[in-house]
Amino acid sequence: MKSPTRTPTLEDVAQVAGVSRATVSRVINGQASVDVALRRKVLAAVEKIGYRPNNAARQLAGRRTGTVALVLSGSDGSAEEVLSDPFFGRITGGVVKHLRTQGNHPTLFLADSEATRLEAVDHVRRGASDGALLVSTHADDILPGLFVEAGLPAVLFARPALHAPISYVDLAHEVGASLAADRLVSRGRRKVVTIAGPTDVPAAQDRLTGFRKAMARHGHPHIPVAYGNFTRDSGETAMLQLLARVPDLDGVFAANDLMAAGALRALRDAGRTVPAQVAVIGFDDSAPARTAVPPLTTIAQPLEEMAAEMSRLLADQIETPGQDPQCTIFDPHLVERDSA
Amino acid sequence: MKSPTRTPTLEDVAQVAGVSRATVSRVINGQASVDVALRRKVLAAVEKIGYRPNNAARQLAGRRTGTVALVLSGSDGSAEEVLSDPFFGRITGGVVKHLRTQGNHPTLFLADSEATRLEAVDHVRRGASDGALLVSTHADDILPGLFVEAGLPAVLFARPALHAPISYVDLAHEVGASLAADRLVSRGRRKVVTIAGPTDVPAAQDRLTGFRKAMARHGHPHIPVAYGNFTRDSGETAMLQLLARVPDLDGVFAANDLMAAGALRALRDAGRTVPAQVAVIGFDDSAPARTAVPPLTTIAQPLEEMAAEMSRLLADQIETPGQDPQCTIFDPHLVERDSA
DNA sequence: ATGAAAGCGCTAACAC
DNA sequence: GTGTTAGCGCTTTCAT
Repeated sequence: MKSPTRTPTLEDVAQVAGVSRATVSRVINGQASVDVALRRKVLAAVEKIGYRPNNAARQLAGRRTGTVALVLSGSDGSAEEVLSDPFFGRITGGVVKHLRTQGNHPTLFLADSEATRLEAVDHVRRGASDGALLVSTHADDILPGLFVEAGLPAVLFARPALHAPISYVDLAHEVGASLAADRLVSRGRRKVVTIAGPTDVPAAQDRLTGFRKAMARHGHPHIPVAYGNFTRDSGETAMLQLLARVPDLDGVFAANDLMAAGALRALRDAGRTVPAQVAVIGFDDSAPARTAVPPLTTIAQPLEEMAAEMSRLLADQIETPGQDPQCTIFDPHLVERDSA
Repeated sequence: MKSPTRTPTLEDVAQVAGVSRATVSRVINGQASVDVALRRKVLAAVEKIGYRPNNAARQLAGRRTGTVALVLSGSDGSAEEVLSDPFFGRITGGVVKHLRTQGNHPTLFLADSEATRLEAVDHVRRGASDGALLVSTHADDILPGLFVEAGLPAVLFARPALHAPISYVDLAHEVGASLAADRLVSRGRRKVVTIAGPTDVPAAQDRLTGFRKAMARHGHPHIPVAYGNFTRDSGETAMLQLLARVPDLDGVFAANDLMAAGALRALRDAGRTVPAQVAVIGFDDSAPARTAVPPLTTIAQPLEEMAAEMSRLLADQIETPGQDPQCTIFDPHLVERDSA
């Protein structure tokens, strides 16, 4: 039986329950001051006619949308890869899970071009979402600036390259890198090199700096470095360069797992065994780290918790606009596997 | 300078441009019948005061939300893993990319419990989204039924286990399995076995059936089978069983890449070389297939295209409600790598 | 071609 | 404690 009847409104419920719209509204919104008898009548009426509050009407009358823009942008601008990347996956999962405890949900944006970035901002401007969660792995992102300018609630994953008065969560990258250094040294490595990420990415910078500092503390002031761009191939290339420059190297710290995996490949092709001859440590504890041969020892970020914190900071900001930016820094930990 | 002024409305634009709200509305919505001079005035005013149409108001006045619920549910109910799975990632990417060509965006739902499933339905019921895209890998999903019952626009990825009058896109799984069979046979394999997925998942059924049929055509009416649940570990276990039952096996078709990867591990531990002694073929062309050692020959689904088609079918349904369900079946293709 | 006005469904003052 | 009422910002007849 297909009933072409208009979907029921507050008014309908009021009619059926024999009360006013206001009363129904109060019941729906769980306000205290409603007589128990009436409340039950209303609830019964709601049940009976299958009433659901209309979202648009609610918003228009001054409530939240219950929606948050989740804006993802990878370094390479390729949309499909972003979402297949467990890094974004874990963050997204964490966001969804935390938001829904508040009855909210993320609307997904892939910011892979100027146009799509503007779309995301526009979406929030129109009030289609209450605010935005910005997760980007490239340096030159204009998004934070746009949101700040527009005075729209937004929280970043990772400190922005261009300083801006905006809330964010981040990892203590230097601490992570020093964990790697300590491990390498404690494994008896003396000829250690590193594969760094792009110099314009703050996280890459911090990891390199942290690693150098820690190695210096261990008595190794000079660490040969080659740069990659966080891809497997770039890691392989970097490893090749390093091998040429430092033939007798015995330890490698790569700024992410993908590059570490690339290094593994180069090492294997060069006939070096891991970890016997060369110890390798990655960063991120991503899926490739687990499936690498041998499995990678790596530095893990608590991505889900960080995602939850982002959501929390954003909710805060939506709740109380005009606050000062806040940031939360999380500690990484070492995941011991076979490669080092 | 932070200006605490109320965000501009249609009315404001009208005032500035010296026309009526109606005219502004017409310009905003690109209606033909507006004098060029006025149109320009309006546009100028819009530009000047930075006007953006309010979403809620628009919806309330009878338009679409511009949002679609994307409901993901993995077989195991674990939220984080779902989003780290490239399978869902590619689909999500495809959905985002296609939707945005229409100015729409997906709102993400993880349907990992009864409650979260109902939330997703509710979301659409309240008109917070215009319809839903349902992507589930488990068999007993009640979601399709809920949407059908509620008369809400929805499109499925994959044919539902429980038949329901609902649109979906799917793969010609049997064709895919026969591709695998042909390959194995053409590689000279005579003692072929298969690792199947859960019997209650239609896709798993079809892959098994298709494989058996194809092998029968090649003169092998009986194919030993072990069942897994699409995880790596279950694939390893299944392979072990098969190895015990058919010690001289020389070819394996696994119903997905993860199980194939598990099989690879079991094979290696058993001292068998791949592909020399045993050829292995997976299904899905997922990331693990590429990184497996050796890289897996596998059957690929055009996930992004399928995702786009889902979006298209849904848009259709939203546009013209009350249509008959439609479905589109896509053809898989063989991806040749080293394992077979 | 343009304007006036009637809602869309809900919330929140404000009265009773 | 409950009802009345005035919007929220927009689209859309309906006149003009």
